[in-house]
Amino acid sequence: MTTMSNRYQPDTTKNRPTMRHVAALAGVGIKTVSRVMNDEPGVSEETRQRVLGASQQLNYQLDMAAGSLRRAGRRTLSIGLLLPSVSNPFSGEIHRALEDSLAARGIAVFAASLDDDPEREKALVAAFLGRRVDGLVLTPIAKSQSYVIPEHSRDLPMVFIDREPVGIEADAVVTDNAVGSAMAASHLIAQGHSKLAYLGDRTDIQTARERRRGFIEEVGRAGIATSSVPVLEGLHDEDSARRAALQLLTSEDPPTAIFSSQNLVTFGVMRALKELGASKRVALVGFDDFTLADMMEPGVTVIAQHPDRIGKLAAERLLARIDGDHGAAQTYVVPSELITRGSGELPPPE
Amino acid sequence: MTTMSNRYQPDTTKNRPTMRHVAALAGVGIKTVSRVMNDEPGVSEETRQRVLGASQQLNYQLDMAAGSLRRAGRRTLSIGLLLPSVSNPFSGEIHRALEDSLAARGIAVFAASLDDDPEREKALVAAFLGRRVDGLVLTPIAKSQSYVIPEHSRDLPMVFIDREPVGIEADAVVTDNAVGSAMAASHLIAQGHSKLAYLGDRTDIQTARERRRGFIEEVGRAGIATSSVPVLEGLHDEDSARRAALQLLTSEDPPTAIFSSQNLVTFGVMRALKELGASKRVALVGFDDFTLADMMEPGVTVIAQHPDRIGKLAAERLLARIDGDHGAAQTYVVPSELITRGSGELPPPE
DNA sequence: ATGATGCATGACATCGTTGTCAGGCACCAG
DNA sequence: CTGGTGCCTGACAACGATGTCATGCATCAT
Repeated sequence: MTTMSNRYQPDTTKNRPTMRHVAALAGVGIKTVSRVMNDEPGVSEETRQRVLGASQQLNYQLDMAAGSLRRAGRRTLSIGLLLPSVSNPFSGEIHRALEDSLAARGIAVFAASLDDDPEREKALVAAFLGRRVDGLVLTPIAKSQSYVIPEHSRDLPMVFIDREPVGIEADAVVTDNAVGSAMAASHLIAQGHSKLAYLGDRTDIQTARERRRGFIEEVGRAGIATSSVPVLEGLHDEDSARRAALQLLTSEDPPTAIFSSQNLVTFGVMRALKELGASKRVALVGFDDFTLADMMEPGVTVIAQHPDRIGKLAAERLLARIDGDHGAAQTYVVPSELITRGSGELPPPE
Repeated sequence: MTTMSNRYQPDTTKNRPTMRHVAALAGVGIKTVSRVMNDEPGVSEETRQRVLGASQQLNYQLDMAAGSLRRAGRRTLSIGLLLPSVSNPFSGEIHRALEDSLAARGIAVFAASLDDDPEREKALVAAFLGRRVDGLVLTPIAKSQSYVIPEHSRDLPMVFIDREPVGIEADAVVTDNAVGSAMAASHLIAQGHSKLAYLGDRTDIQTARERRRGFIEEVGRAGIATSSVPVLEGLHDEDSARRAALQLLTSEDPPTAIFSSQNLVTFGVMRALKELGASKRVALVGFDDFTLADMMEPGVTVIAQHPDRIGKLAAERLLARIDGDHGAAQTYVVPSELITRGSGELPPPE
């Protein structure tokens, strides 16, 4: 008997209360509870207080998922964010800026790491779509993003960051990679260097190609034979960059200035220079700023990106699309910035 | 007339297809579509193929939210993660390790930044609860976490990281702050130092208090008068730490060795030492490892935490709880590690 | 031939909420 | 007193899926 009564009594401790529970306790209909929870008009102050009291007593919390199922527009107030890796500081700053802009609208962010894996990109997009996100912000890595065309044409807001998408016309927010790299070249040339070298990331990465292009083109514009400039690519981690730099610097006719296209490559070059005791002899400009760059000996001159601005702009575009902006897709370019700290201002040996 | 027919025709382009659409196209009932989409048995191979074909043709995707509404257990396959800031590298690594462990189970992660704001902590927890997450991983910052007791007693899986919760018994995964700091003290003392100093973060942060306690207790154990050890606290950013260190180092009887309790404090101390040209004269051990610590001059000796292990362990505990582990709450301690790089091995002036 | 068994299938209620709509009541003007 | 006008309120269907259950059909042992 006891067992039976237990079985049929609602277990207030374990079961999450629903609107029905609140309505019963407050002695009103569930629609009235709904109105109160959503701050809709048309509820007398007295009823409102009674409902609020009951909901607090039961520790009730609205179920957004159930709500958005029925609600017009079907907003879930969540978006998906795909980054190279959430542990990458550059990505982290973009993420933070995005979050700040979206939090003001009560939008939560699903974040996930891609690890340069095209398959993961597709799987994660699918996972987000299954959760009915209101929008997507992603760093494309797959060869083509045409797989999201069906969603895009269903008006799912979508903004690509860092790299432009291929095979689909959609908004993108990117750094001015080529211009920044050209700045690096012209800066080094202005210091009197003519023996430059380029150390870069894997060429299947769009931004790496852009940086090389910008650098080399500027070298050419300055009247230096581009064929004389060593271009070492495919460097994706610190150690491969270190070894490449060591080889380059101990070669017959070593460069007097180096441009490294990415953080890890810059670190590798710094290591090589330190090992050779050449830190104050060979000029270095790196793409991407990093913590403590100014504390190195000498300070490291960089082309800084502005992840905060990228994140903020991406959020703005996404929100505009969510709010119904149907204008043509556009690419927004965030300028990079030369920050001089010493390593890039070392003159060539006379 | 045209307008009317438009209004009543389902717009295949804009409207997301549902199971009903797939069922209609395949000529089956929607329950059969449900079975196919969920890989449930009891569907003939022929029917299965027809359904799969229809679903691909329509680009159909299951709506997880609607599903978990009815489904037993009500799993949403998403969890909420609350971090000091997603742009903080330490947090980023925890996040990444968590993600990796959870991704294997198809669980997506909502991430949000706390910014040391107790109000935000509560608001964000509420936001996650409203989205019916299957679990919560959080860095507590509010004075007490008793506000989640109702959820906790409803068996919402919950793991605290970095700091232990107050006012509630729940799982926690933390670094061995006191032991690590004691290691720092004993290491410096072993180098012959007796004039030590402690520079720490705000005392309302639990881990900062633990680190001070561990450090000071070890100093006492070594027979040094703890009252002789300067304790400068409330340092929450680089510049306040830098100024505190400058003042300390230019005082009448400056310490010969410094322990800094946190990254930003360490950076501030490094700056001060550099400004005074004392980098190779005053010993320094910092709590928390950081990128390029080995590239400094001298390399910076640190007590390294293991964010990856914290994240992985937190994920394991969370999954265990999700899988129904009802054992008593427990605190898991991840040991820290002394990494010697030079700055901590500088001897005192004879 | 007959009833039992098993498989494939779909009708229907349901999850927790919101949109729609109609009903009840108080109030006011005529 | 009557009809109109608002304001509150709740019954009910619906959102897109899954759990339950009944049904139809083929197969099989008796």
